[in-house]
Amino acid sequence: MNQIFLNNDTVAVARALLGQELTYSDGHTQYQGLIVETEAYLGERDAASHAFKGRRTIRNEALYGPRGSIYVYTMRGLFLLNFITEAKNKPRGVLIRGLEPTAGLAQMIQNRHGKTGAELTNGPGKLTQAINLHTLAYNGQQLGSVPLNLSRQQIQQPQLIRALPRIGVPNKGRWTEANLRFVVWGNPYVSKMPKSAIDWQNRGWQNEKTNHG
DNA sequence: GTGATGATTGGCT
DNA sequence: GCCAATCATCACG
Repeated sequence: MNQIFLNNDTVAVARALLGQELTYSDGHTQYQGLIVETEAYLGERDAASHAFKGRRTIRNEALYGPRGSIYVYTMRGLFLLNFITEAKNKPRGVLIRGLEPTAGLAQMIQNRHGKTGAELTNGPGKLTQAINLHTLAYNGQQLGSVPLNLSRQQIQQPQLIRALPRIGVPNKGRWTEANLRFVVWGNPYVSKMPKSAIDWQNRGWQNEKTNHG
């Protein structure tokens, strides 16, 4: 299993995932992208979590799986991708909210019906559509035991990680306010990144080496 | 470029 | 029936 998940701390995992490369093959195209935005969901006590107050159903069962396993759920016909971050029966995880594409770009544009640039992958439902991940079959499986995986090493190092409130969590008091969303500051594939803050040169990474166009 | 709104699928009460 | 860890689109200015 990837070393990241040995942190035993959901927030630490959410931060450590930034700059990691996600890889997925749909059997036709190999898709890759750097993770630029994540959200932490802290289990039974977190009013925004699907496991709030210990709720456990067939639908969210994969949230109770072991660290490093996959939790996918649908919402309004979209698929949202999460990784489980702590021990079995501790329903905590990280939602992947933004990707900077590094492979499979042309097919992503097609999957997204001609959308380009940040609109390709700057949202949790958008990125799964871009990489053609539309199945619940990986639920409960370990990353790497299926065609979905993380690169072994950190590919890029963020210059600055900012912690901000999560998106789509209204009327939940301190859980609405909590800074549990983590972003690579300046990266254009982050939801609602102010245009004035976008770093067009390095996209928020240290020592940018490659140019993806 | 920001904010409001309608679309729309499936799970749960 | 209701509501959701969303998205696309359309008014603005």
